[in-house]
Amino acid sequence: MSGYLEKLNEVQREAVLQSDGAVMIIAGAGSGKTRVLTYRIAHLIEKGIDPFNILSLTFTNKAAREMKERISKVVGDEARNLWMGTFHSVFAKILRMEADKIGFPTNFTIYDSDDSKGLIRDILKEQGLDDKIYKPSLVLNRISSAKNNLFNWQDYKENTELINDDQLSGKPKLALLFELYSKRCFKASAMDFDDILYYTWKLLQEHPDVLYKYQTKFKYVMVDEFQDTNFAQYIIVRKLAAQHQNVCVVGDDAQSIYAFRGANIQNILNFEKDYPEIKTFKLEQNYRSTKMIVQAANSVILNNKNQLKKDVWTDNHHGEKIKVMRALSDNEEGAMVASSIYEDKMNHQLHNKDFAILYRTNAQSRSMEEALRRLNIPYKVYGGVSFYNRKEIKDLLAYFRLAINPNDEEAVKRIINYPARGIGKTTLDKVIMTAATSNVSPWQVISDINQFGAGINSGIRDKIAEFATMIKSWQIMMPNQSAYELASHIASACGLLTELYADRTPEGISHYENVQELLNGIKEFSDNGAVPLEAPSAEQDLTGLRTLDLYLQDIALLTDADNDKDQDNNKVMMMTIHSAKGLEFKNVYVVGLEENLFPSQMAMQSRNELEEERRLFYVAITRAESKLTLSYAASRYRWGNLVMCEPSRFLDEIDQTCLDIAAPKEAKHYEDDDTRGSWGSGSPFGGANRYGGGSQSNYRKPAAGGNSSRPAAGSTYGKNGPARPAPKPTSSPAPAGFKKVGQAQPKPFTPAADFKADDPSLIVVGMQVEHQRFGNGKVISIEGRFPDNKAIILFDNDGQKQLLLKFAKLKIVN
DNA sequence: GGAGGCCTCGGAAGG
DNA sequence: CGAGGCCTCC
Repeated sequence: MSGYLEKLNEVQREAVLQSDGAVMIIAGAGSGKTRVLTYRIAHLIEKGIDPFNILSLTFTNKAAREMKERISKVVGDEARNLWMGTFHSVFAKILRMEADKIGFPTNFTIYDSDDSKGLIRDILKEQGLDDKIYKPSLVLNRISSAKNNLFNWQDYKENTELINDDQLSGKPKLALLFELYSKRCFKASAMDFDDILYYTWKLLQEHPDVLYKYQTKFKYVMVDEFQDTNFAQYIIVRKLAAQHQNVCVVGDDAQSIYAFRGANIQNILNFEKDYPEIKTFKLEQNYRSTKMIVQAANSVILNNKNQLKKDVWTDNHHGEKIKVMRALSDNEEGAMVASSIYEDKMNHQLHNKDFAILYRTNAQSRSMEEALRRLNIPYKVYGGVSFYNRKEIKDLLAYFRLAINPNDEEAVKRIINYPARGIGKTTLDKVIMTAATSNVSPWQVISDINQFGAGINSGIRDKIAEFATMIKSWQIMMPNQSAYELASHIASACGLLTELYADRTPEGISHYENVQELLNGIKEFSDNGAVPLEAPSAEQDLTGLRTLDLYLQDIALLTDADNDKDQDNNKVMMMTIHSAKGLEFKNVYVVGLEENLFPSQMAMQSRNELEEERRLFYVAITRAESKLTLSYAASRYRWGNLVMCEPSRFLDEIDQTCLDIAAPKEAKHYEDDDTRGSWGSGSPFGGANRYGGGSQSNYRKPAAGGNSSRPAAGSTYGKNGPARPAPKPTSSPAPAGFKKVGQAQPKPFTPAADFKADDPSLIVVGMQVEHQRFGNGKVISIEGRFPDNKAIILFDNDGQKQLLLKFAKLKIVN
């Protein structure tokens, strides 16, 4: 591993070699941050530090995994012993080991935000509170902010500022809800995501022996993406590092885009105060982008008042100017982006994966997808419904959860009557009420239903008893069966597989297949004994069984990004700017640069929020290596209404010498637009049509000062302004002229396959079509609406099939 | 207990 | 517009 120091520039090298004491690395976009972190850890290990004594915290599993891989490449197998993972996974690991000290069982459940909201809904009902005033998401936000500032429900109740705040906002019961919620979670042996942080802090705070143990263990502590930490995370890091004081944080204030969920940039400033001896390194040389792109990014971020001084520069090529494209509509914007990608691919021998389309909101992907499909350009949309968020997956996981921790109330509610077994809503309500009045968990009522009675007639009591027996039998099997054996047994025994198999619609089949996919993943886990990412642990050394409870612990903190099974990665990448953070692409399109969209309408309330949007734009720009294109539309559909848009202020903020605005092709569109004066009133982009203007008057300032101050996320906003005019153009908003460009393109771009599917939207009833597997057939009927429409097709050999058009890959024969 | 109609509301997203 | 929660009706 020698020689790696030569791969670093001077500042990078200094940052790597400064292994002791408090270190802060401010890493500009594309400045080789990961390389520095990797070599820094490698350097520690080379110096003789035991990997078991190094803790490295990240925000995503993906980041942790990649870092660990890269370190392995430098230091080899030793990297396995690093404590490296997300805050939540590392802390959950510690909490399970020390669970008894805070009164939880080792097998506590981790509630996801759906579980949390479900519980809040129940509590609201029980308290007879209006869920329009106490919106579950708002209540949860409030509780979450409190915990992220290390307030438990008692602290909350005693804090006059918080209580007054709630009184004034007409929600005096929030403190009570916090209390009930916390107690219910505890009774269910469940923690939500914020509890993982809160209880870790509490554990370290109230148990000096435990604190001492981990302080001694973690001789070196590192935190990536430090600008994204919240108060609780910051305090825990400081506590853990208090003994050795070797703490290194890496971040970039210019890329802080998660303040809306509690991240606190102030942590960077506090850090300098807390560690007066701190050594700060600024990585300012950008290795990623052209001079043009770096210059543009710098000019944008200059508009922010709150930032650390930084001078990002690059030795890279000058590069081309940043192209700005204007479209009349969102559909046209998609078409322009798609054909621009098409041309670049042809002219510069680029691959699909060299392109990324970045947007502010997920909803913007639709027009892009349609346009790319039209040109047969393969793409992949990141985000959307995660695998683990699918109903059928959550249902099965709920059964697993119950087998591990039957007190898990949310899991009980989810599946006690799914598949149907005659235990209805009324019965469930009675069970939950009885549990509440007897101060036990619903499971305790269920498992002893004959004693509790709960006003339930004996027929249904038998059914409940049967359910309880089933769960108990799994508990007994748990330690003696592999995760896969037990999981597949449960999937059959609970009736879920039968239920799903019975549904032969395309959706039903995909539900069934998803469950099978989950079981496959569990098989893999059982067979390979996948090593937990975050830390070396006792279990992995046991040659014994990989049981289901271990599996569930492993996946409780995983997300969709960690379950990407798609092997074909040569596709145009489409994602929100948030999820693009940390990634880089040769050619980047940032679309939808319009006021009220980007910057978001909801961010216009305060300078802080606007500055966060601007940082988001900065992140978007700095994803590009060689070519950047920005686009906006003059109108777009939003929630079913056509709204007029004006160009984003961000376009004005970029150093205009970097921009290439008036492409000849667009000139025509400008003319077109001028002829459509009827769309707007007066000026082409008159403010009259801006959606959601109006009433922002009840924006409430966050409470001032103290740890208790929270981001404005918890504030109430007015509903949308006055009813918005929805001027419908008489014809399709996409000018016909442009469509021709798209249609004139040949369609040769399905890579290396003889079989070329046609655009599914072209398929109509009566057509002869060809399917790769089923052969020739005739379209009998089409139902549903694009893109979720299904066709019934009578195949010559295989008979009648119902196919979802977007998946079916049909070729039109005539 | 399930299907279907009504109402509401909408942002970005890590664990 | 469309997803999700809730209510009603069978």
